[in-house]
Amino acid sequence: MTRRKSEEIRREEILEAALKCFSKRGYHDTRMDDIIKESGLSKGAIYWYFKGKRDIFIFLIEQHLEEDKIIWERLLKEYELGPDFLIKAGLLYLKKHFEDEKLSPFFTEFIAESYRDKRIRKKLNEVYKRWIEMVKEAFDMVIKEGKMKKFDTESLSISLIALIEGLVELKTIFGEKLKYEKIWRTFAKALLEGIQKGR
Amino acid sequence: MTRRKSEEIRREEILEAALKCFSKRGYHDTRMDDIIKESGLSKGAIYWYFKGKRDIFIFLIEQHLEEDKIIWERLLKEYELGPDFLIKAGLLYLKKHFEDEKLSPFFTEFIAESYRDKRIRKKLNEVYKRWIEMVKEAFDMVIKEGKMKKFDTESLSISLIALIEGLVELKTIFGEKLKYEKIWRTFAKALLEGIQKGR
DNA sequence: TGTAGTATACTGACTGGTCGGTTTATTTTT
DNA sequence: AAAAATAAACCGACCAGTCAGTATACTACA
Repeated sequence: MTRRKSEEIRREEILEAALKCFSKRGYHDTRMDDIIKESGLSKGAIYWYFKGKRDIFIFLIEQHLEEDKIIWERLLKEYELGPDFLIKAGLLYLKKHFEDEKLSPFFTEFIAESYRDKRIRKKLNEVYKRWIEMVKEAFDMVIKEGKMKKFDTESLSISLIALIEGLVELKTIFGEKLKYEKIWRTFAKALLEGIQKGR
Repeated sequence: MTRRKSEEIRREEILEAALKCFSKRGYHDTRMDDIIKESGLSKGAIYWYFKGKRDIFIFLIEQHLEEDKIIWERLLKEYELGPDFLIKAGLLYLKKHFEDEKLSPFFTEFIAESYRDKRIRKKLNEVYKRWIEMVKEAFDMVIKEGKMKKFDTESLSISLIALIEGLVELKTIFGEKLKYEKIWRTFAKALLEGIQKGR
């Protein structure tokens, strides 16, 4: 039998084991027995801490979204708003998604899952809304400072978020071959300068 | 017993019924009995035409990718390459994905599924590679004509494809509220002109 | 052009493995 | 001793897939 540990630590252990399994085999193909084996605990222990499989999944999603939220908030605090912000913020966020081998496959799956689950959909809705607002505020401020042309900043923000999510999705398909850093830098430069000649 | 029909028609009937079910409940939550009920056929009939549930799923994906391929090819033929192409091609592709109630929820799911299935991953890989190449060729031509500044056109192409895919994904979350047309037009304008002032 | 023979299309009751969750027993902590 | 935590045998609903048989269409031959 495994040594007793604090509730906090046990829950974390179980979540970690579950995440490992979900990212390897996907939510539906992961068996409770897999999580049990991976965690080194027993069925009783798992069901003591969580209601069931879906409950674990939801917890993981919430954890993940919380982490993302923290990243975005840190980004807005740490970096000076302005052209650089666009490049740096995007890079940092992408870096996290590209270099975390466990999260990125899991991420696409839970977007798919979200379509069916009211609770997840609502959560995602809130979080993305907030991100879009944050990026929009950044754009608005740069416009106010007279450093940027006037655009519908909401549309621009949605585009940027969509682009980032799209790259994460493409990573599912292309894997490591996708050089997100180069892509993002090129794109940001093009957006800042415009691609058309002689206007 | 249902009247006999040609093999072609029967397969199409089954695929259509399955698509309806998958888009409503998702791949994993769809039961063979759902497809049977929806198609009005019997279990035996379904298994006469397809090896099983996964086989049906794969067929639907291939059908879908084939349709997308045709759209892209038509776009490249019909529209004059140049600034307009960017706007029009993107819009048309987005329109298809946003207005097809059956495909768009299904789409995110099969990206998630693709991560696990070698056959699907390979297929997706080919198709996206081709799209990126097509858009890249378009950019290269515009640069050659002297209408566009020099950029790493591959990175730009990937960005555009990613943005489109990202918008489709965001649709899963925001639904009809997401005004893709406005977003895309704003973005395209920004990319063409650049967002920075006075450089 | 009727009929016997054969291939094809289809039916639906049944099966058997799977797997999320429950129960009961046991151990550890307070 | 009571409560909390863990172990693991067990349950049973569920569901993809099977199969023995039936109906329909096609073919060959008289």
